[in-house]
Amino acid sequence: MNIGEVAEQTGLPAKTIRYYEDIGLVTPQRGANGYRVFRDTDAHKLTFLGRARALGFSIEHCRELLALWEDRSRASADVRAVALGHLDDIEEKISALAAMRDTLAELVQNCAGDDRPDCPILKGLEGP
Amino acid sequence: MNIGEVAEQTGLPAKTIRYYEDIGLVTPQRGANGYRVFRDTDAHKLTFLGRARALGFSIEHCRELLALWEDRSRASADVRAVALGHLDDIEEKISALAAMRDTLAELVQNCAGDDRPDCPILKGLEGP
DNA sequence: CTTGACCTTCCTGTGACTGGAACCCTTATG
DNA sequence: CATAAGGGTTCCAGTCACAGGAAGGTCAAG
Repeated sequence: MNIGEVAEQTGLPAKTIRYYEDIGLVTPQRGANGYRVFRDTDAHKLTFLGRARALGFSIEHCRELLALWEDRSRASADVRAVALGHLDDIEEKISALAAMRDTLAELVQNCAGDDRPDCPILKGLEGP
Repeated sequence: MNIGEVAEQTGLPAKTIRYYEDIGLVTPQRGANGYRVFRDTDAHKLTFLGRARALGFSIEHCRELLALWEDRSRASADVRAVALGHLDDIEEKISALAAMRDTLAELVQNCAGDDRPDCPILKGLEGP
C-alpha cells in the first residue's frame, strides 16, 4: 500500500502519517522508488493511533498504548491506568470549560445586546 | 510601574506581558533606562486581558474586546456577539470532550485492570 | 511523449506562551 | 569603591500535533 491508500483506509491525512513515521510511531518499509510501503500491520497501527487520538490521548500516551497493544504479555491494569489518567485530564478540562461557560453565560444574559454602549460583559472583564 | 510590579498586580507573568506588548495589545512607555513603564491604564488593560483569557477568549477575540472596551460609542450588541460566538465554541469543546469521556469511560469500565493481557480498551481502539 | 495524479523531502507557520542565555541597571552592603 | 543580589532588557529556541506549500521525482493512461 502507498501512503494515499492507507490514508484513505485509516482516515488520517498523509501528512499526519508521515509525521507519525518521523516521530517513530510507524515504520513503513520503502519501495525501490523511495515510496513508503505500508503493510497491513502498519495500517492497523495507524487505525489504532487514529482512534486513540480521537479519544484525546496525547502522542506520548499513544506511544505507550501502542507498546502495550503490541506486548502480548501486558497487564490490562497498565492500559487501564493510562486510560484512567486520561479520563481525569478530560474531566478537568470539562470542569474548566464548564466554569468558563457558566461565568460567560451569566455575563451574556445580563447584557442587553443593543446599540447602547453600556455592557455588563465588559464590566465583568474589568474586575470584580 | 515596572514590569514586575504590574505582573504582581495583574497576576500575569512578566513574560506574558512582554509578549502582549510584542503583539500590540499593550504599549507601555519606556523610561530613560530602557525599562518598560506601565501607567494605570496599562495595568487595567492587562487585568482585562487576563480575565478575558481566563474565560478562554483567543488573543484575537481579546483584541476585539479590548477595542470595544476602549470605544465609548460601542454597541453592547457587538460585545455580546463576540461572547456568544465564544460560548458556542466552548459548548462544542465540552460536547467533544464529553463524548470522549463517555466512550473512554465505557471502555475502562469493561476492563478488568488486572495482570492478565486481555483488555477491552485496546480492543476498542483496534476497531469497531 | 505528455499529462496529471501521486509520491518525495524540506522549510515555514500555527497559538500563546515558556525557558534560558547573555547582558544592563539599581540598590544595599562590606 | 567593589560587589552581589535582584530587578530589568533582548533574542533565540522549544512546546504540541500537525498543515501548507515549494521543488522535484515516479507512474499509469492516452
